[in-house]
This record gives sequence, structure tokens and C-alpha cells, in this order.
Amino acid sequence: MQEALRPLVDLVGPGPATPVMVAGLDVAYAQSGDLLAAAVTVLDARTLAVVDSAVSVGRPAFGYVPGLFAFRELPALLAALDRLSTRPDLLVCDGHGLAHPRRFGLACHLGVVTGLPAIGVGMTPLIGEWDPVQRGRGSWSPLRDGGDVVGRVVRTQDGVKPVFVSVGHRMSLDNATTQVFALAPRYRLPETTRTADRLCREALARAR
DNA sequence: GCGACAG
DNA sequence: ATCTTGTCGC
Repeated sequence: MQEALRPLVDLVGPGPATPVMVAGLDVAYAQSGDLLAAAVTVLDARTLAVVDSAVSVGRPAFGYVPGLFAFRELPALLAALDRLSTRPDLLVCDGHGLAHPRRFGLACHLGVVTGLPAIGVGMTPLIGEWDPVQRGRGSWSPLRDGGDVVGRVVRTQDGVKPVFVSVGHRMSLDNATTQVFALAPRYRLPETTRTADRLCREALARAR
């Protein structure tokens, strides 16, 4: 299925230079493992204020299998997106896009299914190799796999562990990197990820 | 055959 | 992802 959908990824579109409505998506799980809450928060990119949000509580649709992560979280994330009253200009996903064994991670899958520009911001690597990244905020190093540049290892704050940025859909890698720096002025993770993370955690706590 | 392996 | 205990730095 991933190999069939992969050709639908738009690698040409540079994406919006100045997106205003930027969405963060994240999922929290109950310890029992049979309940999850997905959240989407929409931020005004100019102020980083949350202007819209939605949640969806449900069951994991699939076990956790590295490389098949989207099949686990996609249904709940799409349900939350459907409950949004705003149309995001960009989806910032918790996981990878092209930095995937078949070049079709969660961010690509979400992008293709919704038709929206999407990028992946992962906290740990799935594939690829990279040279050490300089210590300062703004530094990055190409993430390479099998001769392809599949993303960038990005330092969002001085001395913090880098994050892994990759293209999902309708965005250039340059623009994806620019957006991540703009969304992470103070902390390691983009504000989109931070607000979505808090929301899905509280939605889960409320649900159980 | 062995190790790695988004969340 | 979640849980646990402790440590480091600002």
C-alpha cells in the first residue's frame, strides 16, 4: 500500500513561504494500550498562538511496527482533522516523512490523504546516516540513506539533541527546515508538537 | 545469521 | 508510545 501511494507524493511544490495556519498532530496512549487520543492544534504562525484544535479518542488501528507506523495513528488523526473548523496551510507531523524505508512515512501518508502540505519532525531516527551537527541553534546536517538525501538532522536550540526533519507532501526540504526553526524559537520541539502533545494527553486523561 | 527499528 | 529513578544545568 505504501509503495502504491508513494508516487502520489508531491516533491515539486515548495510549499507556502509564509504559512499562517500551521497544524501540529500528536497521539497519546493509555498504559493498557487499548485506548488512544489524537489531537490537532492549529497555530497562527505569526504569534504561535493556538487558534483552533480538535481531538479524537479511539482504539489503535494497528500494532506498532516500525515502518508501518501510519497505519496505527492515521485513522484517529484523520478523525481529529475532520473536526477542525480551520483549514491548515501545513501539517507538522510527529514522525518521519521521506525518511522512511519506502520513502512513505506518516507525514507523506497524511499529506497524500488530506492533500495538504505536510512535513515530518521525528525525535529519533528511523533510517539514515548523518555527520555530527554543530552545537548552535540553526545548524543542520543532511540525513542520507542509500544515496538519497531523505531529510535533515536539525539543531533547534543550542546544545540540545537534534530533531529529524523530512518532507511529507507539497513542501521542499529547505522550506520544511525554515518552518521548523520558526516554530521552535524557545524549545527543542516545534510549538505545534508541544501544544498537540499536551492536548492529546489531557484528552486521554479525560477519556479514562 | 545478527542487529536496528518513527511512536 | 508509557513507566521509573536519578542527575545535570540554568
